[in-house]
Amino acid sequence: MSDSTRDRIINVADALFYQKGFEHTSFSDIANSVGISKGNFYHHFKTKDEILNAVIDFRLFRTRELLNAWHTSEAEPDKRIQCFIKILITNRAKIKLYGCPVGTLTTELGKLSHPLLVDANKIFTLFKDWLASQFEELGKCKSESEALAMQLLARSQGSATIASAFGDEEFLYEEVESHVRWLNEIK
Amino acid sequence: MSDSTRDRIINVADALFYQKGFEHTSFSDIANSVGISKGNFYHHFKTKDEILNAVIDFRLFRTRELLNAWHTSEAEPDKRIQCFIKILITNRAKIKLYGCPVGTLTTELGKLSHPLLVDANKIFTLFKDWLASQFEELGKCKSESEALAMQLLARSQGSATIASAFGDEEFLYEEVESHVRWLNEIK
DNA sequence: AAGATGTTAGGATGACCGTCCTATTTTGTC
DNA sequence: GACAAAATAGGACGGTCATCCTAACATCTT
Repeated sequence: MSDSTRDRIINVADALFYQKGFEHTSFSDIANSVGISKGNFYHHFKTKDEILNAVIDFRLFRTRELLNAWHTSEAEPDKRIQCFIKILITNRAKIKLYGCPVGTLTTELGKLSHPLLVDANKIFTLFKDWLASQFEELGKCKSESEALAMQLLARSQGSATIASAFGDEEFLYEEVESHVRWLNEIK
Repeated sequence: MSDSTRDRIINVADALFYQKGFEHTSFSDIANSVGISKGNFYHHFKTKDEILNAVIDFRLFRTRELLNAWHTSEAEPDKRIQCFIKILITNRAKIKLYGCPVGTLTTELGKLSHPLLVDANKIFTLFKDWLASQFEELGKCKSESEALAMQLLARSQGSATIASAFGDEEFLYEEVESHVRWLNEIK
């Protein structure tokens, strides 16, 4: 991502939406954090939904890149699934503070009945479909692969929520161990 | 709970905080929904934090009642744990729409850096300690019981979040089945 | 019945927010 | 270098919100 003003806005908004939530983040918050005026901000994004839309697109892009990276760095599907499981550890510090960026955004947009909820959910679907395809490569049938992908998504979500609620980073390590054991049992 | 104005306010606020989130619910929202004036509302609760505090206390009270009910209706600790597991089914319709009331509130208050986050987390602790004591009755040592309680909390949280994100009520049934199987394996 | 206390209504206030507008500066093009 | 286009600044606007105030009404006590 370049350092154009537009991209800097998206980067800052991405972080603030994660840390403070979408509704609790104001235009001024973002503009101040980027170091630009409100007028300049408005030149790039006319409405709050526009910036939210850009952030979601950015997250979708980053997620695809992440999945591609795992796909090329790991040859075996179970190793790839382990990459997913271990993001809880990679991002443990932020998860402890702010929970899972995907889960917390979709939950908030759901309560706001926000029209862009549909798009935010695409990030979940991206992970789900990718996980399902890995389980298929492991030899599972299509329907079971779907179910296993949903299960693993749910487990990761729960680990993040509870680690955040109890401010317990260590819990994430225990959960990752448990998820890896689960993976080894079913494969 | 009686039908005094104060109690009616708490009931409505409880529901609205769950459905729309704390920040997205205004004084007017609550007053209108109860059918009283803003001035009347103010007579009972001076600040938004005061009503949030009352709602949290109410939820703590209701949670204690729920746990006591399970304690008296079920003689065996594993049956009691099953009661906890099955709230996902009991509340499936609302969970699909709004997620878990405990998890979504603590997540939101966390992002707001709200001083009452500490109190909201007590609801989680209530469930955790109660679950841990049930696992102890099952014969587990104290530290393992704590760990199992956290695991089960996390699993339930994850199931609720994913069911809500995908609008998938059926998923809750599959998850409850899976959690019950897990319980039977470890006991 | 009368005064005191609790309850309700409805509007005022000041702050903040999303949005919009205008003027100025910078950048790019020929 | 001149001109168009893009970028930036800063403030205006209408709305909503939490909070507060005052007055009217109801209930209770004696």
